Amino acid sequence: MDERAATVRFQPFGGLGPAEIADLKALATPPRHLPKGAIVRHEGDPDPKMYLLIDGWTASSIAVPNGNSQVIKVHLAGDMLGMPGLAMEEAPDTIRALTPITVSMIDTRALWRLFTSSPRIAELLFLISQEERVFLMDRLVSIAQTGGISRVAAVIVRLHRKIVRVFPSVTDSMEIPLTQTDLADMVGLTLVHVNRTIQKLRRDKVLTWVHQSVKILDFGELETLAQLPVRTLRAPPQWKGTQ
Amino acid sequence: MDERAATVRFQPFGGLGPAEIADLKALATPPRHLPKGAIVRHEGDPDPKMYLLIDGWTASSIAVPNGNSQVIKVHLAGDMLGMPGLAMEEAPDTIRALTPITVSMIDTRALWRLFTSSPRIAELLFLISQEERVFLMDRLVSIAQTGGISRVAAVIVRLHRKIVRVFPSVTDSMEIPLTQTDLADMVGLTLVHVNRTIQKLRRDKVLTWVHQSVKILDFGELETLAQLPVRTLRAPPQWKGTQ
DNA sequence: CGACTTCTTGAGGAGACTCAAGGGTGGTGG
DNA sequence: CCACCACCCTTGAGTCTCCTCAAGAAGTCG
Repeated sequence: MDERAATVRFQPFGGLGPAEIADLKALATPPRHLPKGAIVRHEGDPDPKMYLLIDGWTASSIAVPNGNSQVIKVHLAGDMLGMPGLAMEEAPDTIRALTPITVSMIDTRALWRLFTSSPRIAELLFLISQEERVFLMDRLVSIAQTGGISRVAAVIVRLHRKIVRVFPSVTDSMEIPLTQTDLADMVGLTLVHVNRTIQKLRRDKVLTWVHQSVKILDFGELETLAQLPVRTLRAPPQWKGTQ
Repeated sequence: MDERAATVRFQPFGGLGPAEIADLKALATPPRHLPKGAIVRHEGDPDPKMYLLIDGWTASSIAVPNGNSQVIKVHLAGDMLGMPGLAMEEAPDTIRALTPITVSMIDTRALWRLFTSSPRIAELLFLISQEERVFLMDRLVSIAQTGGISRVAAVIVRLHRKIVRVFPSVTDSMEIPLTQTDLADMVGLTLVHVNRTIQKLRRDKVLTWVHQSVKILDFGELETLAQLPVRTLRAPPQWKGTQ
């Protein structure tokens, strides 16, 4: 699991060679295991680090003064956590384990050295960051410009695409370790309203959602509701044909 | 203007040396002048490039199938435009001139070479990208978790901070080349509702807003309404003390 | 001067929120 | 083994924010 998961995040851009993978793994601390509900690092913590999620699910979120909380993103095995915090003195978001997880920390100082020793990894991290920016832009659009049903549908569609990328055997059913409270914090609605929204999706035979098991019944309708734009990733020029 | 503006964007992280600035400018095409309302590049255009905004204001936005439009970000002199698109086959956003502007394009192929020749610039671009991710995260929180007044207040506060960074002489009055329609597209409300929100801010003596000239009357109240988190930027370790 | 864009105001309606309460499930301790 | 607690899901009722439709006023450019 360890080996495969760590490389998944890079595959959209064509993958790394063995040398680069070795370089990257050399920076990572030994994997730690944390239980469900554990806080990897808390919003406001000084000198934030970057992490590699080796197994399990995490969520990163930002607390709002009024008591609310916004989930920024849900992470799966192979994702890099906490990158945005590298530009800040204090961690901007809280990272919480949604399931039991395995993570390793990446030494910041060594990461910077890597920009000199492995420009190819630097390019990759740069590109991943741009991809994440587009992801955030699309979430902004979804939340600012569409109603409750579309927002919830968009979350399901994106999670499904992401899960399929990591676990290709998944088809229409998936386990999602999110409570309705989490979902509400993802889409910017209240728990009560999210509950009613899900029930509408059930009534309309778009999906079933029991406990934490989601089954998509009507893919077409779900994608129509989600209103997500089509995005095609691009590799850096010099890689064209080398992979 | 040209010289100063191009370096502004880098200053939060300590600034570049003359050699790095020369490297970066060598990549840029000769500056082009475009009139107000011009489209620098359109959403969906293939092979998106990066641009350096030398003078004027631009806005990047994403169209929604239902006819709406979401403004992702407003740019000032010294900003880099279109970076997120580098990871995509097609441009994710439309970049439009809010005023007459001066821009130059940055050659993508040369940019990648720079990752090998000038790792320090690569680090800087990487860090700027992380900063932008945090910026987007904070916007997501504002729009998903706060009401109309707070969202509008947050836009004003952020614009003011940004303008002060570029034009330190600005105090409480500033020229903002945004229509109420633009503002509505930034905060995810309708034009009508934004209008009523601004009028409430006027009634409460928080600010005045005539034509495109904004004057902040009550900074404290505006910042309270905006509910923006405090963020402190951080420079990469090896720069500590070198600048 | 006319056409267009921008701002403003009114009235009615829908989506989302708040407050409130009840039921199911799993874990913990007596 | 059962009682209790914590967490999660569900439902009801009333309210308010924000939207839609509509139209008029004011400013701007050719």
